[in-house]
Amino acid sequence: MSPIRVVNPDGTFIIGPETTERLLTPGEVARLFGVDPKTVNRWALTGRIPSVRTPSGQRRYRETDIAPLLTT
Amino acid sequence: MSPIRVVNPDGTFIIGPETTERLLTPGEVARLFGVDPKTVNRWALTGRIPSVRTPSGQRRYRETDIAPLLTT
DNA sequence: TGAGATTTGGGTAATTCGGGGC
DNA sequence: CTTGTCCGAATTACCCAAATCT
Repeated sequence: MSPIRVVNPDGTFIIGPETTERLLTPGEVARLFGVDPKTVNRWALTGRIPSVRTPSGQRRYRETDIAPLLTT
Repeated sequence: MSPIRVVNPDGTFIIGPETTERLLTPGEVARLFGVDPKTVNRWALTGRIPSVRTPSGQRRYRETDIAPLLTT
C-alpha cells in the first residue's frame, strides 16, 4: 500500500507519508464522553469541537482534537 | 468534461511532457475520511467525487480532488 | 508459481443525518 | 442553556466470495 500524501497547491503536505491521522465516528466520541451521539454533533455545530465532513455530510472527529479534552 | 488519462501500474499518470502525479487508492482515501473503502467507491458511483479507472477496472482518486474535501 | 494484501460487488444490519418538541 | 429522545430518510459498516495487485 502506498503512503498517503495529500498536498496543497503550493506543494506543502496536508497529510504526509508518515502521518495517518485516525478519525473517530460520532458514536465513538459519544462513548468516550458518555453522552448521546447527537450531543457530539451539537458540539461540532456550536464550534466547540472541529470536525471533518465526508462528501455526504457525515462528521468525523480527529483523535488529536478529542484526546486533549479527555485529560481535562 | 474530464480529460482522458492513462494510468500506470504504479498509480502515476502523465500530466505533461515531464510531470507525473500519483493517484490515491480507495483504501488511502478511506483512511483520510475515516470510512470503509467501499464507501469511497460508492461516492464515485454516485458522482460525489471524480475517479479514474485502471484498465482492469479498479478506481483511483486524484489528490487534487480529495484534498479540498478534507476541510474542517 | 505462490502468498498475502487490496479491491470489487451484492446483500443486510447498524449508524448518522436533520428537524422538531419536551 | 444543555441534553436526551422520537421520527423518517439517507448513509455507512460488515458479511461473503472472486478478481487483482504486490
